[in-house]
Amino acid sequence: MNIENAKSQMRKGMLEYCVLLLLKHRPSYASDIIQQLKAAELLVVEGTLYPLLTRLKNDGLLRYEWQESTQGPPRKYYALSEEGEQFLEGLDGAWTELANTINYLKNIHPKLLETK
Amino acid sequence: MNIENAKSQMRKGMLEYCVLLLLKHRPSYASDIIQQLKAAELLVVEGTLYPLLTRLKNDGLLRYEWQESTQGPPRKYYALSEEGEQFLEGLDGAWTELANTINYLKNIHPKLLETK
DNA sequence: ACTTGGTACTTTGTATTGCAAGGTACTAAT
DNA sequence: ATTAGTACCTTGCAATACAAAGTACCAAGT
Repeated sequence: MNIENAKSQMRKGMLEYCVLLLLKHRPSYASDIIQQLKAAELLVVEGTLYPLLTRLKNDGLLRYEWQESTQGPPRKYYALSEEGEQFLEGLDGAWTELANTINYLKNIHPKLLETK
Repeated sequence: MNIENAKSQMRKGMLEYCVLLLLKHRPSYASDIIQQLKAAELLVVEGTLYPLLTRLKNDGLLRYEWQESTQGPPRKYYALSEEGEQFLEGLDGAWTELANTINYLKNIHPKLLETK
């Protein structure tokens, strides 16, 4: 068991949330998203992101349009659909709940910890 | 796509962290853990928890001992091992990082949101 | 024209893990 | 003996992160 695997597991599900947050901010294409997430210290690879984007699109949460690039092949710019915005609000709620739960669990035993 | 599935995905990996947090607080047996997590608004079922506990034990992060119960069959009380405590510290770091990332992503576009 | 390098999108196979459902076993009360 | 309550365990399935390999477009150099 290593900590890297645990981190990877933690990212599961969060990635979807993070990508939607980014796209709410600004429509982007895959490689761009990867760069932005890296800037936020969240490492994602292509093999993870492309299937995720396709899934979100098939679920009606995203739409995309091709745009020419001045250098290189055209890019698929993804953006949130109406439904995607609503879904994101649901995820905001889920995130808040989860964060509250963890903070609660972290703080039920402060005295025991301070002795360390 | 429904929000329940998304929530479930968010819990992935977090569960491991939550269980270790609980066990650091106090050694517990499975049904007890489920009750405590329910109190923290995190719903977990047996089919999820038992394999998780077994895995953590096999990885050397937990140990357990049987204890008689005044009512019903004996209980398997799990507690953190030395290694488990170290691992938990690693998870604390991972959680903090992840929470920072999400908060960062949530706050890169406050102006756009306020117009809603 | 052809090759090379850069960028971008896609697919396949594998491992992990949450969960529903069903099963086993011990205890105590009827 | 039977039933109810508690506790532990296993099997099969679905979702998904990731590594790795593949496809395609474009521009610059030869």
